[in-house]
Amino acid sequence: MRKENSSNAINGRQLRGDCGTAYTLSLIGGRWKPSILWKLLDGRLRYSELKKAITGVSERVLVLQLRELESDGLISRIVYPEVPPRVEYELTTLGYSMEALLQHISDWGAAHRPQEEDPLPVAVEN
Amino acid sequence: MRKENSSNAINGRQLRGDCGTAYTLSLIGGRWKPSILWKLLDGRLRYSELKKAITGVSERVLVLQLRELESDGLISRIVYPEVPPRVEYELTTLGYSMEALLQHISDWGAAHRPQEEDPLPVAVEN
DNA sequence: CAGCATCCTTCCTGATACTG
DNA sequence: CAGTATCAGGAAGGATGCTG
Repeated sequence: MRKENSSNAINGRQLRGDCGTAYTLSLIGGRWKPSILWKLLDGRLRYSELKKAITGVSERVLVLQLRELESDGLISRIVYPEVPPRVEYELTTLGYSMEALLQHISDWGAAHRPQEEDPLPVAVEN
Repeated sequence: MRKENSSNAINGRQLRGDCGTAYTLSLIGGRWKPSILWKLLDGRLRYSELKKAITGVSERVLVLQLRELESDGLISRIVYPEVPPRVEYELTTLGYSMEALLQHISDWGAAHRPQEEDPLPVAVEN
């Protein structure tokens, strides 16, 4: 039972309506969503492949985030009527339209995050 | 009392270490952070101005998010030793380096979010 | 295989009152 | 003015067992 008129929800909706930034972040804001999108950029994957590729995510959460991505129109869910069941996930056109944005976000992070220590084992003489 | 080795925290740290995407999102992921950064792009603002400019945020949360932005190096906090007190917040170089990224995120959202005429499902949850 | 259902924990956010 | 303290609620994420 969700409280649809909690201040929290109201604030959320308002922000999302306000600017595109909040809307975009609400789509990729889930903890695992970037990872999922990232994997799917290389092509469609089935559920078990995703689960294996994204280490640490529980089934419940993975399914939840997939469902959200689906209802937000970023991915599509393809069910094969077979036994045993087989489901594949694929980016939609909208999903692929995020590629440049994801790349941008990733690049910024890679460029600006504090690197604790260069993990490069190669001796860089300078 | 924080659980530093909960699965939750471990996953968070791991993701942040993994790719730049998660790191970037952890910086701007707070609900109000994009708004704060957005306002500060126009120049430094003092606390009360921010509070007024960002409607709906409570003092506690505003301060928390400001502190996080500060410790992440995106903004700097300038205290004037006066009576009455006076504090201003300003983007750092790192903060300003996000401008293009924020614009990109905002643009994507503005371009792709469902329009009013297409009434989006109003959180059907029963 | 691809998931649901259930229960639980943690984290995030907020309201309100008070202070240097 | 610019916060802090306290109390609270809800949302997100997680562990585990079970099913078509």
